[in-house]
Order: sequence, then structure tokens, then C-alpha cells
Amino acid sequence: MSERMPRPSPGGDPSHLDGDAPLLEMGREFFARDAVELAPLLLGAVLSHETTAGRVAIRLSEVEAYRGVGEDPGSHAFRGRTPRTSVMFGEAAHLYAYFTYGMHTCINIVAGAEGGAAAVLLRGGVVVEGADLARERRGAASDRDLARGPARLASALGVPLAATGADLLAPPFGLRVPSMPLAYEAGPRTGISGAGGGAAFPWRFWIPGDPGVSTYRRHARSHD
DNA sequence: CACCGGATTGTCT
DNA sequence: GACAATCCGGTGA
Repeated sequence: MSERMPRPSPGGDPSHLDGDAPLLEMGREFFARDAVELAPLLLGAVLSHETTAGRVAIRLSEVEAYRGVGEDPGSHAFRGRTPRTSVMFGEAAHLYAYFTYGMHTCINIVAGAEGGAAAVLLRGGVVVEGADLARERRGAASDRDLARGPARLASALGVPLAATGADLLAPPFGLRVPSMPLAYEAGPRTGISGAGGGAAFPWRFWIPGDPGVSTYRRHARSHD
């Protein structure tokens, strides 16, 4: 079952939680907070990437938080710094990209204080700009599937593995965050085997009912 | 929609 | 040498 965690609604009026809040460019300090606190604040944020081919922007529907050395068995940084994870140990709001399953690239936003090695994995979203270019990059795919899933999202955005370490607050990237947090739900992270998976780390966050939420829950399936 | 198997290579033990 | 923060296509309900 998904643990329901709606935001409190100050004043009792939930109308500001419907995703219409204006988007703001935030300073780096916004991203320097704890990853588990930051992750839900990124729901509804729009990440853009521009290349010579054009510009694609994606509104985030689903994210996962990962903490650092020794505190999160599901984190790539759990066992300490390695060449691959070194950017996780750097400044917040930079890109951490990794390659997995022999063919896919996934992307994270580095979170927390420098040295903390925390990050937020971008698991799914909706293309809000550059759908034609995203479709070219993804091959035949329904609009809904363009960026629904972490590897699909990275592919639609055209972010190569080599972009790891890039500053997401500077061109060719752009990142704008809702001025008001959206309502969200939380549950176990997807795809994590062993410790780090399951109910002990309910650090997957998504916008209920959003079309950009991935459906891959086979590995971390929970009852409803 | 749910389940299953295959693809394919960097990364760390 | 094992395994991975996955995706896709096929099959069946």
C-alpha cells in the first residue's frame, strides 16, 4: 500500500496544491537541504536541456531520494567515494548521471551539503516542451511514455552520460521549481534489491494520478 | 494491465 | 565474475 502523505493545507484551502503554482529559479542553497526533504519539493519542477538540435523541457512527476555514506544501503555512495560517484560528493544542484543495465543512463540532482553524497533520482515526468525532438530521441513512443521512467526521462532530455557533473543551474540546463509544494504520495523505492529497498526507506515520491509516474514496481511491489 | 525473459556493459568485489 | 536506482516486446487475462 502506498503511504499517503498529503501536505498540510494551511488555511484549509487545498487549491494551491493543484500544480498551478508559478515556477521559480531557486538559488543553490535551495538544493543544499537534505535529499529526503528536497525530493518532494522537486515534484512539478521543470528541467530543461538545450542542444543544437533544440530544447526539451520535462515536468517532474516522480523522484527518489538517496542519502550518503553509511546511512543509505540503497545509495551508490553507501560504501564510500568511487570514481563513478565522486560528483555526488560535490556541490548541490549538479548532475549525477550513471549508466546501468548495460544500456541505460539515469540522472540525479545532487542534494545536501558538500561531502554529504546525497542525490535525488529523476524517475519520471511529462514532456512540456520539445515533444518532437524527444520523440526522435526515444523512437516510437506514446506521448505518455516519452519520459515515464528514469532512463526514458534521461533519453528524452538528451542528456549523455558524459554530462555528469554539469551545473543544472546554468546553460545548457535550466531548472525551475514550484513556488508552492504540490500534494504528493510516498512509498518504497523502485528497483532496489536487498537492504535499502522496502518499507524501511519510503523515499520515492510522486504526484498522485500524474501521467508521468512510472509503473515499474515489480521489484519493490507493495500491497495496496 | 500483469507477468516474463532477453538485451548488454560499466563498476566494484 | 556478478550484478545493476531499466526498458521493450511478447503473451495472456
